Amino acid sequence: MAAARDVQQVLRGVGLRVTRPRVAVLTAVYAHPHADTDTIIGAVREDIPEVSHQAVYDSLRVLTAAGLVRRIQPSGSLARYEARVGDNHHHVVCRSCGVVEDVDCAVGEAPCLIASDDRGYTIDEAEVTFWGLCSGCSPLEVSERT
Amino acid sequence: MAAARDVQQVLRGVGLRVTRPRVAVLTAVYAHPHADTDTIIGAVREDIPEVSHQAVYDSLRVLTAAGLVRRIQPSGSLARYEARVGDNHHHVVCRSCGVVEDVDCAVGEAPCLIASDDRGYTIDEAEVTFWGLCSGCSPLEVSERT
DNA sequence: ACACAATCTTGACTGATTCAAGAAAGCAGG
DNA sequence: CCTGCTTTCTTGAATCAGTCAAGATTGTGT
Repeated sequence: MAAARDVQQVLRGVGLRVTRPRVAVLTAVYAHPHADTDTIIGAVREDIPEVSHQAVYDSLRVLTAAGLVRRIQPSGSLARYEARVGDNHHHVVCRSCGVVEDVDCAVGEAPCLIASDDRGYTIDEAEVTFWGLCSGCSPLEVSERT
Repeated sequence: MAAARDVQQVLRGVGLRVTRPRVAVLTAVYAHPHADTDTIIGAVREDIPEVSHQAVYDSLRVLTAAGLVRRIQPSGSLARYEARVGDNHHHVVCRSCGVVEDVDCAVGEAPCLIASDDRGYTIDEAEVTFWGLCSGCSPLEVSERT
């Protein structure tokens, strides 16, 4: 947790100014993978109680643009952020409780970046989301909600 | 385009009442794959000028629940709907113009339903989105926006 | 054709995210 | 270390897709 220094290095490394909100936001994203914006705002406010939500939104946008965090937004959910970038992993989302977890690429390393027919697109990312029920929400037997 | 009859059959087939809005909405989704809700409302109003947006939202929800249409929502975009369901195809989204197109599953038939480690989840769907630039937006050379 | 239940209309509301203007803070040069 | 310019943050309002609710209308089985 002596990461404050590291976080500053990381920010400078991508050419961003080091500000208290940015450090706190990036730290919060590291500490709370898959957290939605509200959770991140809450976490940041434990460090800097009077940050504006605007500063958090702005920091998240900047960090996303810089490639330090990734924004994921499963259908019907709020935007969530994670700091694990560049390793092409994917997500499982529980339809019931909304929890998001990481899963490694099913196919291996890069193959899932390739569509069978790219239709002339220059593809730079493949985003895979598995939908289902987590072990906690999954009933022992498949039953409708009665 | 003599599909009005067929659409009615389809609706009845899944146990839904046949209403003008539903027929129009389903027809619109067939006619405009990947259209957002506003576009669908517009298309429906060519048939029934005075439909409420509420009826369209409601129809879309019901049709989605019945499995007749699929809702897709790429990060940062509005909800879009398509009528091609059950064949496990995926999408390419252009980061520049936002266009969505279908691509067949890169891996084959069902394999992409399987994560390398399912973490105890009961997975029922795998959603794959390829991000990139379409041929129209793709510059001949990779250049930053100056 | 009737009656019940589902569906649609109207209109207000929510809540995440964005916009805008001015104040404050970070960074580079002296 | 201090100055000045630029970026970033604060405050407060606005936007906009989507939802909620109450009452009117329509679809379906009998």
